[in-house]
Amino acid sequence: MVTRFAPSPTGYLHIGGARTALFNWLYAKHCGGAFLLRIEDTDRERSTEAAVQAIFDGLNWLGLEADQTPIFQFSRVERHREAVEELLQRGGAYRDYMTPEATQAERDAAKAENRRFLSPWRDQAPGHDQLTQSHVVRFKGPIEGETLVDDLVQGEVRWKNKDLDDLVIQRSDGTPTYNFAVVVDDHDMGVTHVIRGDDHLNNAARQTLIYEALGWTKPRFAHIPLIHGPDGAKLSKRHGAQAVGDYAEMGYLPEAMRNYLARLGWGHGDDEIFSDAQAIAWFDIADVGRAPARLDFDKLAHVNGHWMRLADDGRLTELTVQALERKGAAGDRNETFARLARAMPVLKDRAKTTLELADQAAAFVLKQRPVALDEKTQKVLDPETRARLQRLLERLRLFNSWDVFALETELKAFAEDEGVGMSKIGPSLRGVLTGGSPSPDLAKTLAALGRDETLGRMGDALSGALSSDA
RNA sequence: GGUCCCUUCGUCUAUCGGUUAGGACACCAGAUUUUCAAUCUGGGAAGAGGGGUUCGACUCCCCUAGGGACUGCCA
Repeated sequence: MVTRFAPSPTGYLHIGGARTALFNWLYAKHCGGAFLLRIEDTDRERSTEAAVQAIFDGLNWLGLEADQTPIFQFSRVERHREAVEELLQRGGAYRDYMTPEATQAERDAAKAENRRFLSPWRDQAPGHDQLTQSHVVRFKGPIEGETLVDDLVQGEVRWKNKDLDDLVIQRSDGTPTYNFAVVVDDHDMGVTHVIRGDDHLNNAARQTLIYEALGWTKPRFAHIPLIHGPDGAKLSKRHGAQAVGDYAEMGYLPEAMRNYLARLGWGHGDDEIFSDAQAIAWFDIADVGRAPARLDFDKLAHVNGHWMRLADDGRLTELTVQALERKGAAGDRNETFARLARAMPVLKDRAKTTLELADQAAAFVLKQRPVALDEKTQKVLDPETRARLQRLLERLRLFNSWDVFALETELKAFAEDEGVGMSKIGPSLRGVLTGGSPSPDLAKTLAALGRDETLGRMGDALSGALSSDA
């Protein structure tokens, strides 16, 4: 059992392509088969080295590793020519000497008359003077009967053969076209299941005919619906993120991406959050839906939040530092890393992306002393409150168990000793610690900042050395 | 124009002829509360329309409407 992902390197790895790759990967793993990667670079004009790299990078980030060395389609042109020759000999193809202009004219005429495009060379041997002329090779498709594709997702789909034109399989420059190269490569690579976007459903009919003409065993086809943008329209630039690399930068985790993408067009009962192992155990291509799905960033964020809470703190810290660096807000890397690492256990529960983590961190953890206090905080710091915070500061200076639970108990004890509720302490304490920004529960905020920073920030505010928003 | 595909809450989906049509995200309300979140509880929310088939259709068939893909010497 062999599946493959076969993108053309003409741009970044599209989110739709990523899901196609994921489905191929999942199904191969599910069946204990192999997942292969083939770069379809026969269009020399549009294929680029950068795009090839972008595809590799995207797949690596998503964790969808191919089980064999990737194959570059262009490196196989000799084999493709050989196959064209074989088909020619079998009488399943013919050389077409029509000029591009004449071809276009015939195509237009056929379209206008609502009939099949036919080249006069289909049933005509070339004269001696033509043999050296530039020409293409066309597939000689049947005119009668129908072609059936028994698709794993779409079911049985039929075409009347008269509606299927004789497609070019080899260009005048000797290179193979997509529909032919795909058949040859899938056959040679032993691909048993072709899982791809349903924009290829029509091609499946043409490819089926080629398999039959060559006498080769056909793979099973599975055409999965395309992914649409949040507005239901085709995915486009205006939706912002299209490349999987964009999702990495937006702060999503690859495991969350796999989880979310798997749920787009596929489901397993009421299961929403599941591991790779579960996805592999449950995934069946036959359970994939036939309607296109829209991207829902809220749900992606929710799934991502779940996986973030399970993620390793060190890893999240590194990702957050990277996000800060992209914003140019990282400061000294070592110090930033150390501060974030201490705060991470507290921060990770509150964020849905590492980008949010970075924002929260910048909002209070990473602020430099002395922290500027906002108007609201300054207002709340009347003499009585200052005196109380001063007493708290004295008390915390003598307090050594700097963990969330102990701090919480200590704060409550302090409030009790003062004979006031937490509402008399909370706003001002938070204010001097964060400058007024929202932050986690007080004990957590103290723990996240650490002892020295907490005492330092309190001292700064109470010394009265600063009072403006500088 | 032609060929082909699609259509359950706002969104992702479950249902594979008999259910009060289930879950999740989002939304609303309540609980909690020192801020903002998170969390917990509850709530509103769906079978595109019309014909059939059947004792019985979201489920099967047909038509209509609305989306989409393809229609290249691109993939």
